[in-house]
Amino acid sequence: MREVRIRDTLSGEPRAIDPTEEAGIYACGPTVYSRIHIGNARPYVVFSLLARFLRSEGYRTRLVVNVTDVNDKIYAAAARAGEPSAEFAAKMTAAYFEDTERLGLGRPDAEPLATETIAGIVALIEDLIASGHAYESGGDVYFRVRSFGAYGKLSNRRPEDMDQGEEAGSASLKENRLDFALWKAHKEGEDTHWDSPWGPGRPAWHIECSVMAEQELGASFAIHGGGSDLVFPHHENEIAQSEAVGRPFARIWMHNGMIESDAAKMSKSEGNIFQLSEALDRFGREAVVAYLISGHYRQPLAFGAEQMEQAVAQVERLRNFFREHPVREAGGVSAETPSCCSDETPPASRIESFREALADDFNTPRALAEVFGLVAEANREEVHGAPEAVLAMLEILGLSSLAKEKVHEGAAELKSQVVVQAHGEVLRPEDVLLAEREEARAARDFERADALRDRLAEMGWTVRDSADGPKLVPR
RNA sequence: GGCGCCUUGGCGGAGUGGCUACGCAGCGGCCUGCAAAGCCGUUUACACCGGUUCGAUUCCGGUAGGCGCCUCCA
Repeated sequence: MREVRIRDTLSGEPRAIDPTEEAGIYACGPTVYSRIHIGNARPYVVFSLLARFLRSEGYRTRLVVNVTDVNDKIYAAAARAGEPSAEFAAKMTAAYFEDTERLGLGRPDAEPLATETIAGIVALIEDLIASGHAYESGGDVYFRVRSFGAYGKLSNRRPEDMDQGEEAGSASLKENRLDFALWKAHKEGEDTHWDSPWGPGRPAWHIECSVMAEQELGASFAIHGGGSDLVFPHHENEIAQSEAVGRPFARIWMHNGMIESDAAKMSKSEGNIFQLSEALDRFGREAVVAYLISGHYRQPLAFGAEQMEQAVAQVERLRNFFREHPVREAGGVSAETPSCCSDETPPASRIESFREALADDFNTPRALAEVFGLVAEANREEVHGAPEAVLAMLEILGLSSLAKEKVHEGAAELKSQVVVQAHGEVLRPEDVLLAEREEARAARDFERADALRDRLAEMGWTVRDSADGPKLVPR
């Protein structure tokens, strides 16, 4: 187990994850008012892989990613769709599960819903009111920002410095314009609501995370994460809600940068979004994952057709490597070092550098460079244990499927369509064509051989001639 | 206006006080019947101006430009 350091937003410094305690990670998930885009997928991938890495290092790890399924935007979107909001939210939650499932990184250990946390939310608000940090006003409940001296510590801003512009609405129920809502009274047209000590209503935005994090991970936990756009006000307010009543909160704050499209943050309001499901359809899960880890998690990452094509090519290079260098030993996440090799061998030192890069503020591009470094080395000349080592590294990055030949989409169909019997053997049509091409090549009838290769290409196969004979590779 | 981040070769993107990141693309070559894959080579990368230093892309100061948050947002 090595020391894993993460840059903490609050202190601005790298902080080691305490190996003696459970590494509880709470990452803010989506508000489900539409299907998620690539930008929303970044934290999902980053925190899933971080959890995977920590486990492989021997940390006791628990990853929690919430779903916020009650919110103003959900009411609005449901109304537009002409559906009850609860039904709409459930549908969008299912779509979110489905989309992220396709990333092939498994599920978080817990995925709590805001709507199933109402009791805890009400209890926390009651505590806040009892301790003077919150107040009821016209059925709403607000957090009294001035009662919490540390307010602003995460986003490094002082309440008095904050924009003094006037509120949009005239009749505010707040004591102070900086105060934020914990509970909102039921309004006309909001069809999902709960009873509370302050009348019917529903939780405001930030409170659910304070409660879900504590319910799932306890009062103090290792890492609280999310997109950098959540630093203020979301995470700042979470700190206020939890710490005002003396509940210690996250020890490390970890924020990922934004995906940028056309040099601007990808966001639903900008309209420059690219849906995750579409990216998965078009480029495949490996390319999407490879793309998302191609930059350091804290930096913004450019998105575009060219970037995705690069990721596709990158992933194809890894597939080609495994085609030429099949894995012999069973590898796995826990494979520290392939048993075959001493510490000084290239595979072992690559794995070491790879893990060191991830331990150093989860530097995935540096880790990826180690993978490609070993691939290039082993492509040059046979390196004992290289395929196993590459696989072990890719396992941690969620890309181990690259070691297996991708299932050719047309193959199953073709197979069922035509089965050719030859010498009692069952041959696939493409195998027959390939054999015919070999005959043509032997007869130096290259025109015919090339025609057969074209035919195979139409069927979705690339032919690769090698010293061991021709190979069929799915395109 | 406040707070923070960034500016690296055609593109994406790491990193370092003096040593090839890595990937993609281009060009030339090897291999090949031709391809594909792979390999080798290749286009003197660090926004600009000062300073510190034996030496700065890498530290300090400034200039210009870009981005994020300050309102919903991963």
